[in-house]
Amino acid sequence: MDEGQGALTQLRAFLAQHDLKRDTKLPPERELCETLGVSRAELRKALAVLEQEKMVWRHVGKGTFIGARPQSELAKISEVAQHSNPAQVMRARLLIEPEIAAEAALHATSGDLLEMRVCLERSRETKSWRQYETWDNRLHRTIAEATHNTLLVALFDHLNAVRRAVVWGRLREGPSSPPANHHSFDEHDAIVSAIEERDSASAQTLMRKHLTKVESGLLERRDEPRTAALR
Amino acid sequence: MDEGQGALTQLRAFLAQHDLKRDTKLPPERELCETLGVSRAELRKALAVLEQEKMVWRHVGKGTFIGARPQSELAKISEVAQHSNPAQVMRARLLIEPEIAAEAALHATSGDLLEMRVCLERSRETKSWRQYETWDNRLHRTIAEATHNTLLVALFDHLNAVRRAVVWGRLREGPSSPPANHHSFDEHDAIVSAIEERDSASAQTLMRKHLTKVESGLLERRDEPRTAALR
DNA sequence: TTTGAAACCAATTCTATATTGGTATTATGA
DNA sequence: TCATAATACCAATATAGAATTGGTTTCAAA
Repeated sequence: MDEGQGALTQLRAFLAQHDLKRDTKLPPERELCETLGVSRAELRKALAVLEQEKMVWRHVGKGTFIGARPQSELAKISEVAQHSNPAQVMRARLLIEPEIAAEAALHATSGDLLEMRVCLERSRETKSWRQYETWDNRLHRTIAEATHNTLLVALFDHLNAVRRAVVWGRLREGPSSPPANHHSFDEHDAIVSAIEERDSASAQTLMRKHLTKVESGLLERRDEPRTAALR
Repeated sequence: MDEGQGALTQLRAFLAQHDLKRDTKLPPERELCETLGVSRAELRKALAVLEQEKMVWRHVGKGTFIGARPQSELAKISEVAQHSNPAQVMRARLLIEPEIAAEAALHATSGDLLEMRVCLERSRETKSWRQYETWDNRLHRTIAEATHNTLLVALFDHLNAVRRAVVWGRLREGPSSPPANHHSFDEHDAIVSAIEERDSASAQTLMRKHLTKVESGLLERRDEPRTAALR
């Protein structure tokens, strides 16, 4: 009879026989076409149909598997960055980091506090924006680590990686260093103090205010050329 | 003189001589200790100091590198999952998802709302926990998409991937389906309604309550064998 | 012209070996 | 006797090469 559809029906029967558990790897094409007694070209046509129906998925070097193709791997940083803008990144920080600060206040150890204090000192001593941002970064990450929640740290790193990708090449310029009365200094101090006092609510609020101020600083600088920095 | 510090000073000199570009791989310990004419134990003590100072970082099988350990290399899901437990994952959800819900209330389009309603309907019609969780997942992701912030969606996906990795193999069993009066149904309805009414604060609060209830459900099931599920 | 068999391609996996930081054990020397 | 160096061993990683596998081309036969 219908020779053209023969391979397809045989293949469907084959799949019905074997347990159709998802992610099951079925035999390589070269075997399967012999088993079913059809040519490889014909088998591949049938497989193409099943793939269209999302009954199976294939990949070179891996094989053919039952079920829908596993959802795309974790979107890559650069890809996310390309579909984001500084405002969105800032918004995400504003939602996430205050929560992290609040959680840090609940779980920070004396060791965490010590490291935060070191970051505060170092950031005040820096002689360039470049150095300042290094210590600022480390402070924020130490706060994340102070949650003692691996997942939260991972999410913070993800957020941070995207942020850096978005503002890539927008670093502050010139040999100038942060002025001694830079608003971030006192704000950082206040945040760390709140964490030290286990004042979760204050840590959250202070972090939110800090980021808001950073954001407004960004907007003010919008007109100045090549001076934007997200912090 | 101070033999104990000899290796350390020599090592610092070695680093000073060679270009101190970040991520430069320096010779393996077995070579380096011969070059510097010190024992490997002594060299390792010196390297430990430098690592403490975050001047270098080391890893078995890779080598020793100059600079701070790259926290990037976006920690792999499985790795994060291995260092997390269900309680930590739940905690992270409790901090992040309510914020996302609040943001969704500010930016959701009618299209987003429509898709949420579809998820609500489908989840009520499911005939197995497996199916229910599929639609529940989709609802939560739709809420994340409704923020129209690519970064937030990426963070949500990250969180979700880790969650699934942690509860791997803990899926609910049996052919039983969610009871019609399952608390999540009404809670989901309320959340979507709040988003629809652009009530950001309510969306946030309702999501927090929802997740809290899910968490308590988890704890209740703790004693029952093989029935834990994070939702 | 179509069909099927074979060859070829590129992505992936598999296998075995070599490196490398970390650790335990043994030998050496003061 | 004890600290230190030398050695051996371990587990994680890297590396190289062969084998596997889906995708594509070639070519001969019907």
